[in-house]
Amino acid sequence: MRKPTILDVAREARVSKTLVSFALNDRPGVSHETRDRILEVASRIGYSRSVSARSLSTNRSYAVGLVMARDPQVIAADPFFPSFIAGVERVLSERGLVLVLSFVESVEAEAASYRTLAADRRVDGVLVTDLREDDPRPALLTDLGLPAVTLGRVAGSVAPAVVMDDTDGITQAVAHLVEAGHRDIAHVAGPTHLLHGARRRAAFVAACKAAGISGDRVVETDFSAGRGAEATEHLLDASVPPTAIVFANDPMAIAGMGIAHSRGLRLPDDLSVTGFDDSDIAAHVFPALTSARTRPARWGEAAAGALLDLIENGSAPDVDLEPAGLVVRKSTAPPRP
Amino acid sequence: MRKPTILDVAREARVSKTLVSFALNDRPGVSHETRDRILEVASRIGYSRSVSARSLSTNRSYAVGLVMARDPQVIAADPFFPSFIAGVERVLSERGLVLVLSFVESVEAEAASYRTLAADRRVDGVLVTDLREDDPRPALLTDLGLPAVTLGRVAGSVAPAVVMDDTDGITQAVAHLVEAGHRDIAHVAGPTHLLHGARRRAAFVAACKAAGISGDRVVETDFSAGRGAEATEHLLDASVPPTAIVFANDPMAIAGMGIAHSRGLRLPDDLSVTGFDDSDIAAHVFPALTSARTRPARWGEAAAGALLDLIENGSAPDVDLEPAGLVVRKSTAPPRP
DNA sequence: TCACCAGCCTAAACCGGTTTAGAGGAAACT
DNA sequence: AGTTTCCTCTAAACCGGTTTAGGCTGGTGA
Repeated sequence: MRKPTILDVAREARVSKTLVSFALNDRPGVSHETRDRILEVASRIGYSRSVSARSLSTNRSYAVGLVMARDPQVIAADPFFPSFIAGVERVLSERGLVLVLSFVESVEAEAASYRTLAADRRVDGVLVTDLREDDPRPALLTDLGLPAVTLGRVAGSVAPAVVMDDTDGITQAVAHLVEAGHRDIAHVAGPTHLLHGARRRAAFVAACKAAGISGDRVVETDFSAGRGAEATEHLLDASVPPTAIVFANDPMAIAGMGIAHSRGLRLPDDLSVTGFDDSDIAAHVFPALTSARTRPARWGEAAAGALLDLIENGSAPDVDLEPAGLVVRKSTAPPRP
Repeated sequence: MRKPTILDVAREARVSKTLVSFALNDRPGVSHETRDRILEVASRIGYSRSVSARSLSTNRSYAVGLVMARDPQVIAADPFFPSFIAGVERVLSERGLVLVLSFVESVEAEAASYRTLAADRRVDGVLVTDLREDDPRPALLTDLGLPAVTLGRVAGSVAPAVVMDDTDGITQAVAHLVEAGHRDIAHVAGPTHLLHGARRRAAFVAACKAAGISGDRVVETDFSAGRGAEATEHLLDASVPPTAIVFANDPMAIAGMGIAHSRGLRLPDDLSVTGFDDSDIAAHVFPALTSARTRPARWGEAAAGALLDLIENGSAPDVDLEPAGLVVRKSTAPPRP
């Protein structure tokens, strides 16, 4: 049996297809009873609008895009995305939109991906994550005429931003450690060219300065467990190793704990460790990991909401989300005297 | 400046739009030189076909769908999906298709998601993962007329299956442990209603039987780290605790190691542990985790390839991928005498 | 009484492709 | 020479919606 079209509805309701279209789109100029009759017929015969026909005439695709340029291994270890996507989805599906996902391997492929999404009008807008320093994407996207919402604020971008202050989690972590008596705290940072990497690092330095201790023991990595392990080795090899390490994400913290264990250190007494993201597994490693909580699903909802506003109204305000808090577990303790 | 249409190309190349369409679709009946001229003009003026117009007339969407019904927390911990999706993407983007992703919270929402994808003709086919016992989806999908490829073979399904024998990884793990001298091996399984959970469990039992030891120490979980930890507690509480535990995935293995550590056990001497998936972090925990390797990206490529074949040719053969191998690290050793 | 307007509705154009039916010319066959 | 066939090409219909322009009716104000 053929899928019913707008003409089937029109015929059955004894009106023109124009009127059916008006009724379905809640436009004025349809009498109340006619509208009800049309909607009744539509649902009775199981009619649903063809997205492609609609797309063709409205020049919209009723989809939004998410392009990610990252090593799958690193994404895999990142608890952020699945929850983030779930949040995005929740908002989109409510409004009949759909999420188009693209994983690419390189920054060039990323730009190419945006270009084809735009050229094919596959999406009405995109969500931009993993903001970089001097990120070319906001400019590219305005160039392409693709509405965009960025996760985090980026200089010179006109796109609305959805921001969660992850600074706060790092600040709390340092304060927590200082309060426990640590004076020698190191930071294993993400790459500086990523905005959230740089931001967390800056927060670390600032928090150290505020506490009157040195904040210059920072090792930069790429957020991967492997590099986190290497960084930890390096720090522990110092003549005076730190008594605490603040890691910029959980996988690195867990890998760092692995290194410490393998050197025979006792955690948390010989070394305190904090993570970032509060992933599911953080509570279950030994010792249970103190970590800064983020709310990826809420980010997703906020970002999707802002993007839909932008698409429909041409503008949307920035959104500031409540800062992540620190979840204190067993991986932090006062240093040995 | 307006986006060029097929008419612009036709005008510029001094042919009809029919011929442009033929040329772009590699259909016969276009002289060689005319075809070249058309393609040259198209690329010169930056023409690309409108997906929505094409969709409308061909009744295809040039997209494939992936619907997942899982707790985002559990997905987050699962290293499988990002790599899998990256593999899928690689194949799709090559052929100009796009991936539509949907995360839902419940099984009912999952069915609803498939229904709207089908009703809206959002996708030309779907990838079905996390197969369950008596899975209703193959039937639902043939009902909806949505081509589907399943990850794993399911009874009574007509959909092509892409299969990787994860049985092998478990079998190797048990053999490896037995060879080291273990006689008392337990298994922390995924949920039995998930086919891969059940399959790994059956493989465990079979491997134990083959080695002449008991395979009845199995605790079922939901694949989450938390439940993995609980299961480990339970096993270690026994009057005669196992000397080795085979976990059905890495997060549970890591959580299990956390429990063992917190009880003061020394790994691997007091307890050997194996994981499954060989996630990025497995190599960096302490002790480094012995784990069965899977090839999610290869699954993704194979599944996407099969689905495209199915969509275009109406049929596709099942694909059998090479079995996962065991990566032996430091978390397994002979039991204490 | 007539002009005007508001409310409800429809015909037809339009979005940008694909596909069908068939035209025209040259080569090949009878 | 006449017919057939092949090759290249085109006009027009079609996919299923949205949107524009305007028609008809009945009520209101001058």
